[in-house]
Amino acid sequence: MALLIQRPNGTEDVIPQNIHKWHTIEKVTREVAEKFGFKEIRIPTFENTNLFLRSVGETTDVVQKEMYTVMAKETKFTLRPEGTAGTIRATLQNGLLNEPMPQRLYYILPCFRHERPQAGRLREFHQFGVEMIGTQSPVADAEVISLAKNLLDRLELRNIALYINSIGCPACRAEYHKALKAFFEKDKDNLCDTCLSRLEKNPMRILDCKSPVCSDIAANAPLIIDYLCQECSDHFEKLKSYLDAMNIEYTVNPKIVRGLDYYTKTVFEFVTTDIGAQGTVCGGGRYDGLIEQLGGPKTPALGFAMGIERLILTMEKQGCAFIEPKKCDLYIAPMGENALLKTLTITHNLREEGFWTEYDVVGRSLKAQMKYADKIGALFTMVLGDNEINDNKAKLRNMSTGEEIEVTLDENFYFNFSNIAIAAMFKESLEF
RNA sequence: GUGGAUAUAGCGUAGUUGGUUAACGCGUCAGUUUGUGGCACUGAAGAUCAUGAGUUCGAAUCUCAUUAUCCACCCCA
Repeated sequence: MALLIQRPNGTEDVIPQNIHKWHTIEKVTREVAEKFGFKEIRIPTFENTNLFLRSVGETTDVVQKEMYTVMAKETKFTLRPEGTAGTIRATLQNGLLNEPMPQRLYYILPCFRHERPQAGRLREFHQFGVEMIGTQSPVADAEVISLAKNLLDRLELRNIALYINSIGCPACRAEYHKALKAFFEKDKDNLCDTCLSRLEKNPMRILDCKSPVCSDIAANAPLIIDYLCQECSDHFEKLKSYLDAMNIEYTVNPKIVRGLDYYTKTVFEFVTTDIGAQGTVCGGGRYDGLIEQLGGPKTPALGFAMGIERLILTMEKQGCAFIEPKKCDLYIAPMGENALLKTLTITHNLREEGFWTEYDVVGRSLKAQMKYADKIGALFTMVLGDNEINDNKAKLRNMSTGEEIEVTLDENFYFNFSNIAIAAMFKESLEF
């Protein structure tokens, strides 16, 4: 269609037919997060650009070429490309570090990155994220990973592999960089162009390169795990033992290199192959230096983010169940003005009782009304005409069985209807 | 930012070597008389064939450009 103005590239509309999928994710994530003691935080959609420069890192792709930045009255603002930076900023600014430690925070929010859209990648996407602030213990790492795992299980997702790695602290990483550089220096002439530039800036990225030549060379590259200092190494070993104890399967993947600069020690990803090339459904890790870097006290922390659109894609692909959308409880078809007046009263009272109640607001024929009631999936219908008004009695029709039940249109109606509706729903779920 | 593919009613498609009012299914709305849905039948609304140029007597169909979408690279959720 030649619509005058279309939605921006890489954005999505969620129409009513699909909203229950989002409600499912939102409900389950909230429940799981709160079960683990996490509290929701809400932060602005845009932040001072410097926040992301300082946290995500000036050399990262996210900052260099993917941020939506505007200049407003001499200040640069950026639509958040991820949730951690703003969340940490908010904890510092609101003095949350003075609350009982560790702070456990979660959020569900839109993020923005200017990339070329593809399967599982949007310019506006939504993250469910979790941050645990104020603990350096490896149990915290295990706790956060198990939260993610718990959530994926609750959504009934399958075939999602957990990869973990440690990228060390600044001290051991510096050692490792030296060793890596020396290693790739030998094959300098064979590396692809991007990797050549990575050699100087961030040699760890070469490990991630998909080019067959580079990955061939990288196959024998030194591994960060062999360069970890005692503390980082102990941390990683303990994490593994805790994951074992919790029966969480994982694979140590020394090639996981997260693309945000703030990560230290533990990094992890949950990856599926079911939704195309962008299969990372959850990514996270520890960021022990970030809070200090943003001007706060030296405080260890960690977290992860999940891509909600990717979760939904995977659930659709795997045929996972979503929460059933609610149905209309009662549709009333009034015939004539008297009946309409009665309908208005009944509808009002039923809604007070919590029932989804509808009636004709178009002026359609009875038959058309019945069709409409059928289409919206109404559980019951009730026709009101002069006969019913005079007798003070009407028939409730169960739309799935066709069975009709006579009810009186007095004060008892609401109580009776509620019993009938509950009985019908109970019966239906039994049959199911 | 770089490739490749695609663009016909709300959705899914047909449209054969360019030839009169662009077709079909689903969906929407209305009807098939008397106060009742699901089935069936009938009818209606809904498309300047993504946009703009060009070739031609004539273009949804050929050419070019633009835009958008999809997939992949890259990167990440």
